[in-house]
Amino acid sequence: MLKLAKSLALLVCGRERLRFLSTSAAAAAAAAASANQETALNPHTHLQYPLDSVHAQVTVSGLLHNLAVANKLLYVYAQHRALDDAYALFGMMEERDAVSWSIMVGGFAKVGDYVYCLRTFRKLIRCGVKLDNYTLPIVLRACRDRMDPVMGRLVHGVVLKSGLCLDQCVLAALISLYAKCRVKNDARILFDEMPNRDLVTWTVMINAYAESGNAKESLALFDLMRDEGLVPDNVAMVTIVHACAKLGAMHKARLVHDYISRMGFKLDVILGTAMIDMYAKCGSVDYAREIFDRMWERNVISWSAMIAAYGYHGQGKKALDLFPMMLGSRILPNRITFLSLLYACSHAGLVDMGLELFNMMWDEYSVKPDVKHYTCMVDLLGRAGRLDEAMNLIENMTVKKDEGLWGAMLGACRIHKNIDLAEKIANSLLELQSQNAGHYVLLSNIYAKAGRWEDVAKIRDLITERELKKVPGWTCIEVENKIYQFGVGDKSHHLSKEIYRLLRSLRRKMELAGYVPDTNLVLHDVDEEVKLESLFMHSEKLAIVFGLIATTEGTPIRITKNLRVCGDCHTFSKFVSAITHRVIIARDTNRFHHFKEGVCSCGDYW
DNA sequence: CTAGGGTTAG
Repeated sequence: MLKLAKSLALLVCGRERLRFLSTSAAAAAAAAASANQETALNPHTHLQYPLDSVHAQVTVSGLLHNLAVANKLLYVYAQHRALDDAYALFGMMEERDAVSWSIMVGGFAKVGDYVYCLRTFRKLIRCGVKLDNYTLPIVLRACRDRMDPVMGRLVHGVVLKSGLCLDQCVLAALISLYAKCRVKNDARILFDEMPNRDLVTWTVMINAYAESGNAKESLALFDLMRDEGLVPDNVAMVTIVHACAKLGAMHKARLVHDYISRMGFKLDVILGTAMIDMYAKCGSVDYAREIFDRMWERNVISWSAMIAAYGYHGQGKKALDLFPMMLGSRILPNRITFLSLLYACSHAGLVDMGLELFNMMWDEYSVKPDVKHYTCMVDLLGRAGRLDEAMNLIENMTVKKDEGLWGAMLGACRIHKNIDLAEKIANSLLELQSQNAGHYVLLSNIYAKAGRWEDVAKIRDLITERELKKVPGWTCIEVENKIYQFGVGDKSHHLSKEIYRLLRSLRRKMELAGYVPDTNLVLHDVDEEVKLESLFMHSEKLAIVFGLIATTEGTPIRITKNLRVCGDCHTFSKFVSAITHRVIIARDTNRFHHFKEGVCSCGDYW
């Protein structure tokens, strides 16, 4: 290496030698950089000896006058995140072309310095450099990662005015930007107008649908893409696997897995991790674990995904067992790993283990707990009835408190019927201008129980004043490869009559067995009779009963998604599984419940 | 010489 650098300096800048030099200088620089990766990969250290020496030699021999050499060196600095050095070099260059600018813009984007990335782009325009299809994708991506559709649109406008003929890369970047920033229509219009869409463009669009909650459409688009003769690659498969995870449809998951095996896709870290997540979210931790065991390379994300999977399936012990194994394979935990571990503790009721981990994360792994970690702890302590400790934690924390944190505390108060504390908490929530109508309903019920009718009225006024609407709950269920969605009081299903008939008879049986309905979360401004009726129209109950009707004995009833789960439905599920001997696998927003013969594997822990 | 799509948590 040193030899090469020395020989560079010895060479005189003969015109005929320049071409040779530009490539060998580049090669030398690249070799130097890779020889010194430890330093090079740290964005905040300057590149030390080898690369600097190349730079010095190149400067001495006057080679920086050659644009191609300078650009190449610039690129090597940028690639290795040595932006200070790159910037210095950029400033020293006598001549800069579109490539030089592009490298700088890309360099800033690479280290995540979007402010400088965009600033450099603006300067580029002001300097009259002609826009090209290389710089634009970088800038658009920066806008996307900053979730800045306004800037993105601005850039889009500039591009249109420049009259540049956009290629696949720019269009894909634009679509990705609009899709991620929830301007989905614009994304779709661009997509539809594209003359020949390649794999990347399709992948972006498929991902856009999955991300915006329309996983069904995303899978349909995948089939359409294959109809057009495009062959998916690993990245495309990851998005499809991700879509299946979002959908929670086990049947689809199996099909996709089958396709992956048949086509011989390599189970790389990302695809493997996505598959772990997919199986876990489709209700089978065991399949998830199978994938996990088969992967030959695992990163923090893979481990965290597996830990989280055990966590929301209520198998806290198995989740915790993975932690030492992970450390054993020399993978360091991050904040999400700890979040998953704490969730696992919370879902399984492992209070002391949770406390231990919580203390450990900062002391031993320098991972600073944020609100989410605190929320987990509050949930964990709160459910266990240790309200004082939970409150203590809240009062002594230094990070900013948010709605979710108070919500967890309020939930704990509700479980343990601590009305005084609940009122205090609820007021903190109201001060935060909470948009969650559930909190208001809860507070109103607390007042109603205490007979404080004036306060009940006040809360109701507040709900109208702040224009809060209770988001209607809905539930998805998978039956024979199809996903059905039910809303509250849904009567649109063709088996509706039967569903309601069976529901009525189940309710009678439950009441005979001594069931007392839990109307706690229904607003107290309607009379008792109406409240009961509305309770028996909850989407979860409709979905489960539909599952009973539409599937055969032996197949599990799969609730793939459930928004705004209520405790009474939990009781209902247990009852149904007890008298029908059917397994109900239910997924609410962040946990699974396997009801078997009336027992719930997540414990009766909520 | 420089460019677009992918995994955990919320």
